[in-house]
Amino acid sequence: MRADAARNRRLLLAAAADEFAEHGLGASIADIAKRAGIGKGTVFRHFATKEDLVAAIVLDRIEALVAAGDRLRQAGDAGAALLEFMTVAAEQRQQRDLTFLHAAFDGHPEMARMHARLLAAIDALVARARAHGAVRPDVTGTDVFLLMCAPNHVAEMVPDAPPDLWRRYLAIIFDGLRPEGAHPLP
Amino acid sequence: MRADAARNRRLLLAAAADEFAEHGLGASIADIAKRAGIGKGTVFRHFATKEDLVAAIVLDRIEALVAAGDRLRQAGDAGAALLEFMTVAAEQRQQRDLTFLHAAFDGHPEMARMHARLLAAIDALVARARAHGAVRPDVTGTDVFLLMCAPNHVAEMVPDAPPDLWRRYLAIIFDGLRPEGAHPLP
DNA sequence: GAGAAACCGGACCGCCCGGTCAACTTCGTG
DNA sequence: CACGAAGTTGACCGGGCGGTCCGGTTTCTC
Repeated sequence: MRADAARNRRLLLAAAADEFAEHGLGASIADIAKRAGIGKGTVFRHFATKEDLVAAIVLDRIEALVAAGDRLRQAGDAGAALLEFMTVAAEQRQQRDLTFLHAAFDGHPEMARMHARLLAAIDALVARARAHGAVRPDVTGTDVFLLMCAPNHVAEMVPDAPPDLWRRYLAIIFDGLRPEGAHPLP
Repeated sequence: MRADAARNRRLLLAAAADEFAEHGLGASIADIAKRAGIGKGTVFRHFATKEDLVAAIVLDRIEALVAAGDRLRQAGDAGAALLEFMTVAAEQRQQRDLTFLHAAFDGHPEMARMHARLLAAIDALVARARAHGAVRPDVTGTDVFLLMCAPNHVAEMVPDAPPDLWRRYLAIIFDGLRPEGAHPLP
């Protein structure tokens, strides 16, 4: 890859992430190109279709989460490690909310593979926390995978929220995961 | 209002709700009109703009929730009443997920008024539950207002989920609201 | 430094969207 | 039953979208 092409690719991915975060999936390629300071045709040279562009962004983000999960697996306190993982995920999402992108094109083959890797990382974290009695025995990795998205989603619904409102709801949800006072699940 | 106009209005609202639930906010007026069995022009006779159509649908749904809240306020067990309210809200959303509509045009004046009424109804429910020690003391009506949307949102992320998966996450979240084993909130 | 290959840009295409309008149909009243 | 008002319709408009394409430019290699 030529040097200018590599530079433009970086600019493009960053601009696209910003634009998607601001305007949702409806952000137009033309606006993304303008923001990156490149022509519209260049966008389609790097990514044949809008879907491919989205996939590239999402893949990067999931990869970062997998890396955090792998790192946290060696932490001392199993319960604290799980909470820390959910915090990292929420912080990533708080910075730029791109969750709707994850859901938009879940047919993409590479994305399915990456999702599986993420789920495996979370499973390991949860299994260890469960073994240490840090979370209730009936909670699964899938539960955490799903619930880790909820605090931001909830906090985003209030218009002029303080930027760390999600911490409040992460705390409530994590309390629901704890073994103390847990009621049986349906 | 003439009889045929009233009939078409009902057909239109039902068709629009279905179409939005299936295709998101991007559902086209033309498709909605076709589904309702009426012409496109007729849609704009009843609602001057797409936004007005959305608002009419959302208003109906919130009103139903407010009614449920008022009814439950006289129930025997305060804690069970709150859980029941959250269950009703989740069931409504499970049938047709239109939450994105609530968020889409929150500038609408009537919608703001209706949101306030809903929040008041929830506040009353939560205050009573708190007084009975059924929920932790630091939980507010706003918390419940925000969290009641989470179980469905979470359950929808898994593609081939059983239709009542949300009950699992409602149970977990409600456990997080209980006073037993609650950790202090940030 | 020169030629080839890779890259860039923006005019262009076909499509679909929300919204308008004027001709036509239906309703309900006296 | 007749007539005006209310309602309906689908062709039509301007605009924005994703994606294409080719003439001109930049970068790399020898």
